[in-house]
Amino acid sequence: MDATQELADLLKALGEYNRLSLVYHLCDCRAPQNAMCLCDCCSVDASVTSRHLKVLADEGVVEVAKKGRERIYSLNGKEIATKLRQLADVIEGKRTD
Amino acid sequence: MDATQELADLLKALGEYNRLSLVYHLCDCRAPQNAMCLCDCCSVDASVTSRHLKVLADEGVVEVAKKGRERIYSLNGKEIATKLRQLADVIEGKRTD
DNA sequence: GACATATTTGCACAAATAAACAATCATTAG
DNA sequence: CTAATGATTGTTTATTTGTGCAAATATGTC
Repeated sequence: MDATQELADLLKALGEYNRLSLVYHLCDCRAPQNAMCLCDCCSVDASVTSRHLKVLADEGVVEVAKKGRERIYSLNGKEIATKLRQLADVIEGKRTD
Repeated sequence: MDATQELADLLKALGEYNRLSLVYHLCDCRAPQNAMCLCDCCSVDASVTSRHLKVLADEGVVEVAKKGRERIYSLNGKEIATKLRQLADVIEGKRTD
């Protein structure tokens, strides 16, 4: 897939209130969290949170690990931060790519 | 409005293929462009480009200047880059805010 | 004024999206 | 095995979004 499309998809995944809240929550906790814990930070149904987490996982924003019946989500911080900084550099004219 | 919501809106504005292409195009040109020129980088109707540019303008990604019957769009590079880097820092755990 | 050019707006429509709720699957506890 | 818990999936509904085309607006040129 097109690199522009891939980046657009990542930004779109982050560009929704509840999903961005989930990301922030994972930042605050500074530790992986299970889905139900993350659920608390959004005032939506657990099923909705589950789907939002799936979107984030599909875009590589978070990673999932199975632990018994729980799913532990952790932030893919370094990778996402790098992509955001690359975009920032391009937008600011520091890069040509 | 909520700061999280504002950032989500910005990311959403950038998170669409044609809009991100417009931003890239403005980076490449390294100079303000009128709408018709920008139009060429997207294979969509001029009216569609016009609407996309409006979304970007509403989010402060681009600024508009009237010049005769043309509208000259310029990238708000520094400001957007800063916001992206701040998010990158939060995601990477370098900031608490 | 008449006409051309640049851009936006109104309208219609299909596709995507977010949400709730019920039902289901998976795993652990008793 | 049965019940309870964590999480996902199916379904439906309402809303938003991206798009094209025609019409309208704004400005410049002859």
